[in-house]
Amino acid sequence: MTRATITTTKKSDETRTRILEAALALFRKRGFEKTTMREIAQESGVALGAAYYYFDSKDALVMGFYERAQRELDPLLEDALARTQGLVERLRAVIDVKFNYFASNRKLMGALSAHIDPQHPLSPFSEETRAIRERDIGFLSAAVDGSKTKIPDDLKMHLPRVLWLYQMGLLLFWVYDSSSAQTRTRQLFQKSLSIVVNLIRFSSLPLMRPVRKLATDLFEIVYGEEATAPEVAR
Amino acid sequence: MTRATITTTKKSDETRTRILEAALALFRKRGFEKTTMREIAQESGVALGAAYYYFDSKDALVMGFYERAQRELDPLLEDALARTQGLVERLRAVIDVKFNYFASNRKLMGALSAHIDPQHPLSPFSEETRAIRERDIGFLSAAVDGSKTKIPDDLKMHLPRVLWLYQMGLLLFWVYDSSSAQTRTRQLFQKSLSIVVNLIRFSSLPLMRPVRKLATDLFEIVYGEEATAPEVAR
DNA sequence: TCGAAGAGTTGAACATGTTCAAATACAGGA
DNA sequence: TCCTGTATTTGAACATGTTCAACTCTTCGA
Repeated sequence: MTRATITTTKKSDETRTRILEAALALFRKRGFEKTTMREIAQESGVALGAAYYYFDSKDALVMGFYERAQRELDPLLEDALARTQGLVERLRAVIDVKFNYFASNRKLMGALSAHIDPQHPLSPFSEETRAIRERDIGFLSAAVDGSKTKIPDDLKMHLPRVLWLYQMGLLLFWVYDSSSAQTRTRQLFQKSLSIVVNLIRFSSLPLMRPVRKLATDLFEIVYGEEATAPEVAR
Repeated sequence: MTRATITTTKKSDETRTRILEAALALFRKRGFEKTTMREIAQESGVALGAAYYYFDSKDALVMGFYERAQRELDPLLEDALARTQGLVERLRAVIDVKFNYFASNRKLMGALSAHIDPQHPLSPFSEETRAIRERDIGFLSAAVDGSKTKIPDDLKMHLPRVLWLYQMGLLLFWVYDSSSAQTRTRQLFQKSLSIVVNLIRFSSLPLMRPVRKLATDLFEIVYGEEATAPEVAR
């Protein structure tokens, strides 16, 4: 945890932002790996050590980006939910907000979201990103709840997490989508979303209870006791 | 490409193996990140430079591990297919071979398979790992073909890749499974496999053609023109 | 047997992420 | 205004992946 998080004076806040800004600009221009901390420091007009005073590591700069994104995304997501009704539209709206927000940083995202190891701080599954993840899952939860579509209790419990995974898959595909203007992702989103929603509707039929049992058993195994199991440290 | 790949004298081969061996031992003992190239060199009794003569980079050592694994796995997989009949058993056998083979290196795998970026050489989706991947997909293809289960043509084309993805998901889950003796993975494997196979059987019914169309459309988008689209270089 | 070409080996040098002790700026109380 | 403690800033120092020019050893043709 950086000091700046605790005491937040005007000037130091400015410097912090300046560093983050410079870092992101450089990341976008020449990629994460290729950018050096010395460049970042120079570009933002501080000494190397100062960069480390504000950000514990190069990775921490990325966390800074994530956190800011979450902050800025928040009202946009609220709005998306406020202006939509049906399940499909709500899900589409929520996910679209993200595509749009990250559009200018798509390439950058590639360098960042490259980690899948839950131990790695920047992983979407890590302890460090938990807060962001949970908040995000909350929006998907709200998307479901706010719609007219009735979801059986056994499904309801897991649905938000599953949808979050779905969304992450889409974003991941998008980040590495080399088709022009990411048309492939667009198509995939379009088609898969309608399948997903139909699947939800279909499996919600009372008759489908046994099928739901199969699925929820899996979810139970995969998500097990979230928030328990402190994960081996190293 | 290392010289050693071209001219392969007896002695140099030995040295190469010694270095790889030392590296893997150290990786297992203290993890990939924590292990330094200097340690590896020292442990294998060569100078730092020599390690780089045989392996282009620290990552290349991991590639060496992958390649060896593929070589050693090959006959085991052949055998697994030779001794099984039904689709379920064949798939289980093939995947089990991998669990067993990698069991002693499970922790290590975590440090390695942590990349998802197709640009990263060590990613399971990278150009560099393509040969290994294709071979692997081949075994899944054989697992399907050799069984009695009839698969409609539209599905058949994509099934191996989808199964490969399924298998990768399982392995990934396993690598990071912190439940004792990886019981969770075991359960997940058990239950999911039967669901997967039932899904295949069910969707193969002539009546299900429209449903298959939905799925294959997705596959088409995701796998697009494999082997085409040379992916932007950097 | 000799010598040259190439294989194999060496450790210094470099780039870059990170740490840290020391220097400086600044706020608030005496 | 001056002093003190805290916040901020600095650049040298360090660890580690990687490169490289120079050196040694092996092989093989004459």
